Amino acid sequence: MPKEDTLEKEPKERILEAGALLFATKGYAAVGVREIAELAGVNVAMISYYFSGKAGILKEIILRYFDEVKGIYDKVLAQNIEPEIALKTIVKELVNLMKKKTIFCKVAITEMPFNLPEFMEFKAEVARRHIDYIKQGLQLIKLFVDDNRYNSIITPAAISLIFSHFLFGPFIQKVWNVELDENYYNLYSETISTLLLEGLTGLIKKLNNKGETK
Amino acid sequence: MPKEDTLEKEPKERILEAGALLFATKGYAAVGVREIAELAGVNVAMISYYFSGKAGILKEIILRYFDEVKGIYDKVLAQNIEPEIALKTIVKELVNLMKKKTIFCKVAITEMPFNLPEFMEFKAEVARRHIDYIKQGLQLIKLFVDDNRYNSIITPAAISLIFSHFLFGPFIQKVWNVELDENYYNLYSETISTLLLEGLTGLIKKLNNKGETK
DNA sequence: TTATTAATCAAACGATTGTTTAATTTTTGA
DNA sequence: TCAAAAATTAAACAATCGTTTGATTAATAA
Repeated sequence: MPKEDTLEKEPKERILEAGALLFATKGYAAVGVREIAELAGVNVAMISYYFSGKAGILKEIILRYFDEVKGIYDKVLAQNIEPEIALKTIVKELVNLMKKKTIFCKVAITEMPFNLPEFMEFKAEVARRHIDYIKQGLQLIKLFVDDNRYNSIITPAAISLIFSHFLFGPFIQKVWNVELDENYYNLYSETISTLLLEGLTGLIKKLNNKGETK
Repeated sequence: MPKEDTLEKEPKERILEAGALLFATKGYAAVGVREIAELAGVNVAMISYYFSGKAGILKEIILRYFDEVKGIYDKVLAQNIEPEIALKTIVKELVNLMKKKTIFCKVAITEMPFNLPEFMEFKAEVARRHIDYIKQGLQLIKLFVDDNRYNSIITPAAISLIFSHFLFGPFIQKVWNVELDENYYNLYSETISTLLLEGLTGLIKKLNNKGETK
């Protein structure tokens, strides 16, 4: 019987999913390897066997997430479409990604135990990559402000804006009691796109006016 | 000799500050009580003595932060000033608060170990309070969209936007190499205000147009 | 079929977790 | 000055931490 026929996924994948779920809800440091193993239905030793330790699970999650993000940027920016539509498309694709793999994305974005020395350079590399995508994107869609200080403000602002719904997590449901169906996420990506687009164009207009009157 | 004369602060306050610093850099779950005690220069038992446990430190931090935020909202909204200026003022005051008490704010905003049962209701209460302020604020400054679904998108978006700089933490310095002086934070609150204001007015305008043409 | 490799397991490793205890010192107020 | 209260301490608590070991089972290939 080939493994593809079994309903259950491979142990390695089950560990990864269990880890993601637990990291997302309790935070990386608060989760024990035994808890992960139990949820994944495997022996504790399997974690070290497949991921060479607890930290390996998180690394894998982050790497996979950034691969997906890179795919989105590459795809949209290769089309060379109108700035506004490109931005909207990127936001929509990112939201789709998060909707489809909420837990993985949440962990990859929020869980970064930078205190662990081994994670320091790993995180720096991965963060720079992500930010480079954003920079490329904003440049291509002509919403790029060529100023290091502004970029250090705008880029985190844009990321936070796009991911705000997922940063708040289960709160959203609990506080506003909205139904998180497909319509909702369409409305979400529409609204966030508008906020970001109007905000950025407004900011750039203001900066240009300032430059003229000076 | 009265205690006010001693240069060192009270042990309780030292514990609180050490806890905040460590929570901010390593995350709540990753910090041990012995590490906090050592940094604070007190015995481990003092933590349970003053805060009845590690969680008590975090609770105190969060409570103090929300008191400050409440103070800002109450002060600004009582003035009954122009919507745009009110928004700008609130953003500026919030940024000032974060600049002045960066570590406390970061911990209060990001560290919420909701998995701990004892924190569940505490967090719910505190979150609702914060969101109520924002709602009041947006209503008063006429940038409020009276739709539950939109609110569940806009409110987290606004909060994420305002706090984006601190959500990214030490990254900002490392990636963009900017100097985080007073000028920088002025530029930050100016830029975030503009993004938020232009984004919200743009969104509302779009919503009104949609309503007309329908 | 058999030798080899991969996968899985229970058990134990030492280290560290948050909290409590009981004794001791310091401060306070009468 | 002296008893009561508050503050602080070292030590020990049981529980859990992530990882490793060595044996056992399953899969693979010759």
